[in-house]
Amino acid sequence: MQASRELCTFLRDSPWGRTLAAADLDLVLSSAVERVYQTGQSIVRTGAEADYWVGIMDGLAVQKVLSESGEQTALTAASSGTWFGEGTLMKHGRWQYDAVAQKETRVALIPMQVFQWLLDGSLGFNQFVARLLNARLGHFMELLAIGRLTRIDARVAHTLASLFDPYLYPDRPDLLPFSQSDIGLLAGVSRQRANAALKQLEADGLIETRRQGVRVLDVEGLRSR
DNA sequence: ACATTAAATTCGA
DNA sequence: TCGAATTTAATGT
Repeated sequence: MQASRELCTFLRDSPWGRTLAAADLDLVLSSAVERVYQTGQSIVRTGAEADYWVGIMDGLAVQKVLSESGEQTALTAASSGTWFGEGTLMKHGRWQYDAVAQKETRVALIPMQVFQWLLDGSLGFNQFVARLLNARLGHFMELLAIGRLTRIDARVAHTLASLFDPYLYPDRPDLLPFSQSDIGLLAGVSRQRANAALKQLEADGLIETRRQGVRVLDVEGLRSR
């Protein structure tokens, strides 16, 4: 099946796509699949074999883990331009989390064999993946540090700032489309407490809250909380 | 936990 | 197809 025009453009203009040799790019374009998920649908499921590398074309997905008692917590989010799954693919493993669409989300899927082929043969692709892994490592180290902050406002502030990492979220929208309960999930605090923290951060001029969204005005201000 | 308000959906013209 | 009415979801306290 031939990829749609939009999908081709997305792949060709992606930071790694533009480094590829013509033959490799052709392989990517002819093997990539585009898929649309509705709100609440899972793009990947815990325990399933990972056989695709996933890029968000449009929309938003949150990566969640479920505890045995059925409680869930969100690890991180992926918005348009974000690629994920490389770690699991390189291990030939199973997904360790669910990636759930938070709104209608369009994704590009690169088959594992093609991912592997690029990893084996393309320097540019390797450089992209190395940087991505490094950015993610930094991201999770930051999350670990955030988890140890006792002040709830600071936790929420850092969580919001982490969603603004330019490498992990290339096309970060200025309005993060998260409800207050989503932010609670991501920051590991209750919805009520997230509400109070957001009000405080807004009063300090660091963010602007909307229904269903938060606009970040001062990332550095959030980080220095 | 409850009251309020905004958004989404249904229904009647 | 428009807008009022009703339901549902997010927010504020």
